[in-house]
Amino acid sequence: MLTERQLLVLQVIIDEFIQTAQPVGSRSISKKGEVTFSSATIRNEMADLEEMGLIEKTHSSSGRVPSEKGYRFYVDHLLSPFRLSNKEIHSIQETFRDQMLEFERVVQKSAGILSDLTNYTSIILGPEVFETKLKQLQIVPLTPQTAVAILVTNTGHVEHRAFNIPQEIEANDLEKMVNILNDRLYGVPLVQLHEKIFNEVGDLLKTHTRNYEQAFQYLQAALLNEQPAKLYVGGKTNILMQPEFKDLEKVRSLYAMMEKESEIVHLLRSEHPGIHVKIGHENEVDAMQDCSLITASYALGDDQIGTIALLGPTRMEYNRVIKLMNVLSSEMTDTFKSWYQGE
Amino acid sequence: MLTERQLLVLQVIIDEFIQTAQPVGSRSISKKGEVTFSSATIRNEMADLEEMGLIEKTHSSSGRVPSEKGYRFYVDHLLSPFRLSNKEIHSIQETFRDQMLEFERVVQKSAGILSDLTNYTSIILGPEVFETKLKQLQIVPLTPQTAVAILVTNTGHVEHRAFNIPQEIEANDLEKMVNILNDRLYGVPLVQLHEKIFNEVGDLLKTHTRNYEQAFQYLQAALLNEQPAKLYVGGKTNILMQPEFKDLEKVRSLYAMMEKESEIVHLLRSEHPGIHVKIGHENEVDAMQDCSLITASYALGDDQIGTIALLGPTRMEYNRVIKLMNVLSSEMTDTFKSWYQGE
DNA sequence: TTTAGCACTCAACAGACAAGAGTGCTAACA
DNA sequence: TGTTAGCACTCTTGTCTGTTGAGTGCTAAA
Repeated sequence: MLTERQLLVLQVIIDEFIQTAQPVGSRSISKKGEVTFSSATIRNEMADLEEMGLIEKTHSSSGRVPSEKGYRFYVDHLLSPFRLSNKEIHSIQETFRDQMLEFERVVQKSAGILSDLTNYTSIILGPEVFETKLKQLQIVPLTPQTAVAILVTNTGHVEHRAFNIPQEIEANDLEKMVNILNDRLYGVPLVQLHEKIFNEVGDLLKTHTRNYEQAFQYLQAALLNEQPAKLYVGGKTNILMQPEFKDLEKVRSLYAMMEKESEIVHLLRSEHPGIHVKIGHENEVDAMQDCSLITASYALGDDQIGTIALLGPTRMEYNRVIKLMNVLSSEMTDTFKSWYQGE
Repeated sequence: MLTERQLLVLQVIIDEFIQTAQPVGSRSISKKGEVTFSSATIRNEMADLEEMGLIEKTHSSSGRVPSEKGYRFYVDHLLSPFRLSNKEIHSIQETFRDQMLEFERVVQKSAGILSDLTNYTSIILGPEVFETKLKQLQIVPLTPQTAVAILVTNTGHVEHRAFNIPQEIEANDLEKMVNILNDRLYGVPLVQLHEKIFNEVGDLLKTHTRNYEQAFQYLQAALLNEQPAKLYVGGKTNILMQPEFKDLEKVRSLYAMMEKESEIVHLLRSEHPGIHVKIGHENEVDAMQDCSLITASYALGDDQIGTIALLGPTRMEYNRVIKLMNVLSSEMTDTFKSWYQGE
């Protein structure tokens, strides 16, 4: 167990290091206002803290630097409640004030403001579309051979996909089919679309349209094939400003990772609701072992979940950032809720 | 005017430097197969070339490096016709083989393949939507207060925008309005939509719908407000691999520039049809003064123009890259043309 | 228990030096 | 007259050395 004084010393070291990115020495600690002991005393405490693995030296006679374990302890026990400045609060409210009616815009803007306010890189996983419900399905013919299928959900989300009309199918049949589908599938969550069609609508379709098989396959390929969750990234270049990334090799591997969207989607999707902090090697991805990743979730309507994340060096302003993400995620949730209330 | 031999020396220097990124010395040139003179002779020629400003030294006793003027000369006069390898041709054809029916996919894939094959950064300016024609306009109500407006063009392009329905307007009116618009505006190029509505359709609408003014304003805001040209960027991280960008500061400014989409759109849009090469300071943007930008245009149907661009260091494989962009732009043009033929 | 003092360690910086690559110039050669 | 061999010179790069300063650990005194 840590003594009061050790807690204080640890706190000062981490706070200081987060500010300056420089190893902090005993003397500079002793000169701090809230510290009343001599540098020698502090050296003793530091030796103890080091023994516990909470801080490290970069070389035998350097000042101390927080270890990952130290950051973990800091995040778990030493986080002081943080007050955002008026300016920050203002700029968030400003962002959400103007009416935005589409997910994309809300999410995009949120990513922007988050990275701007933190100088880290924000990554937002767009809302899962699974639970959103079908509002309308439509097919607009472009040429005799091609058409575009459009799908609108109750959240205002629009998916579209162009496809070839197979020769065996007449425009007539296609239209009938769409009518039936609209009739039967209104309000069905997208995630159930597949089974619903097979179990309930399939037979009906067969009786009404010739060449049901082909037509249906095409439609399915056009619409249900892929709904890749979208990533919104803000402040990608902020990483370059951090002194820990003056090594190009690190930047390279980190950027390479960020280009693999599917991996990131997977990473973020697996998080549970609430705020989570992953420090350094707690991240499984190799390229992120010098980084911390903070994730928070936002809700949409009942339980729909998207994730907002912030990527920075392990030396992160945890308290500020966590506060910020709290505010933002609830702001997003509120915005979405307000849409639902009108329904 | 340059002698045969000077041309040869210049060619070898630039070819060599493009390969190695190292200053090339007289001795290494003399050892080349196609060169038959001694290093001393070459030194004399190099002195002349330097006097003409075509090559430079990095310091008083270093090998030579092409100057921007040298690259310019190289591009204008020394470009040997380049044969793509079978592998490259194959991978391009492969990309365009599978049926893609949407601009986005074609352009996206093109950007990908271009950056993959060159190891530079590709930037493609999506096709201008101005000349594309309205196919269908539609409004899907989401809640009593909100709806999403969808616009489909003859190219299969889909724009959508959610908006608030003002209380004064009844769903009925909105529907009427859409019907009228669809009826009258079918096949009208998007760029003419504005005036067409004002001049021809406005009166008709007024007589049929109450609260025409508001309804119309809303619809207009929803659909016509912005159609920002989309940028598709591929291989952003390739820049990091280039030895000339081991200086973080350069990378930073370059990346910062690339985040300003509007600026790039402006830059690319101003190009005339055909292939253009801008070397170093020929680029007006500060951050690009160590880069070369190669642009080519692609056509869509008659005269619609989009731009594909490639950003790399001035030390670029010009002949290969130019060939590649030629192939790609015509491949894109062909793809789009095939869509039109079916119409 | 705390602190002053001191010897020790190490990174960072600067200067010195050698090696190597490449040049310009001169003089000799075809 | 054009070409080339030879040589002195220049500049970068890497290595080594010594110095400085920040910071530590330990000991002994308060």
